[in-house]
Amino acid sequence: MAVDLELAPKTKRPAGEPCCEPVVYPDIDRERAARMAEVAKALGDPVRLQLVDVLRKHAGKVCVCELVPLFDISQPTLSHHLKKLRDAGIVDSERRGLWAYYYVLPDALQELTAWLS
Amino acid sequence: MAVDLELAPKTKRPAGEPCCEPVVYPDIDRERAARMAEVAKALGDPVRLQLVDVLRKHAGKVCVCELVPLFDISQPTLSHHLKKLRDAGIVDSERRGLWAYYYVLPDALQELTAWLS
DNA sequence: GTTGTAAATAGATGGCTGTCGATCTGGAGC
DNA sequence: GCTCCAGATCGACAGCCATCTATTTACAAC
Repeated sequence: MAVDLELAPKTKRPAGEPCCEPVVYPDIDRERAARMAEVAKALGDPVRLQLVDVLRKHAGKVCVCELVPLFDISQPTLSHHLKKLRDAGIVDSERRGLWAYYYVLPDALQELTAWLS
Repeated sequence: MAVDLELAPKTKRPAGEPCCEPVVYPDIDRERAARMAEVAKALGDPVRLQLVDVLRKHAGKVCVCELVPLFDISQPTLSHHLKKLRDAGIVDSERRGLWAYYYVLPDALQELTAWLS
C-alpha cells in the first residue's frame, strides 16, 4: 500500500508559489504499520475493547462463561470476537475440561502503545 | 452492546466444580469504549496509521499534494482516508488556495493512549 | 471568459464484518 | 452406551469498507 522512501513529491507545480517547502516521508515501514494497524483494528470494536479491558484488569485467566453475561450479544458472537482478538495476538486461551479461559498476552499491545506515546 | 454492571454470571453450573471463583465486570462504560473503539478503528488501516505517523512527526501542517506520492493509492482513496481520520477527530484540515493542509489534533489520541498504558 | 490544477465527491464493486440461529465438538456424569 | 453442558464452528444476511474511475468543485493564471 505505502511506498517507504519516495522522498520527492513528483507533482507538477503551477507558475505560482509552491504549496509547501518541506519534504515529508513516512517514518515507519509498511510491515510495522501493518502490524500495528492489525492490533488497532482488533481494538476497533466496543465489545472487543471492553473484553480486553476486563481481561487486563483481571489478573490471571477468565472463564468465557463469565464473559457471556456481561454483554448483550449471543454466545457465538462473543466467541467470534474472542477469536478475532486471538488472531490479532492480543489474547490467548486455555481449555480446562468444559471451560475455556482467556488471558491477555502482555507484549501484544506494546508496539502500538509505544508508538502512540 | 455491553451491559455495564451485570455482576453475577447467571449460568447454571453442573454438579462438578465451578468454572471459576472471581466475579468479573467491565471497568469502562459503553460510551468510553465506543469512543476509544472509534479512534482505534480509524487507526486500523496501514495507510491511515502511516498518515497519522507522518502528520505527527512533521510539526505543523502538511499539504495533501505531499502525501499523495507517498502511497500506492489513488488520490480519491487518500482523500477518503483523510476524511475517515477527520471524522474520528484525529486530524483536521485547512484550505489555502488550491491546497489543503492536514494536521493532527493533539488531544485526539490521548484517551486511547492512556487506556493502553 | 478559458484553461489548468488540487482536492473532494459520486457511483460502482468486491470483500470483509458483526450478528444471529443452528449445528457440531468434546468433555463430564450417569 | 446416553444425556447434558460449554464453547467453537457453520451458513446466512445486512451493512460497512477500501478501492477504483469519472466527475465536480473551487481556485489561479491567463
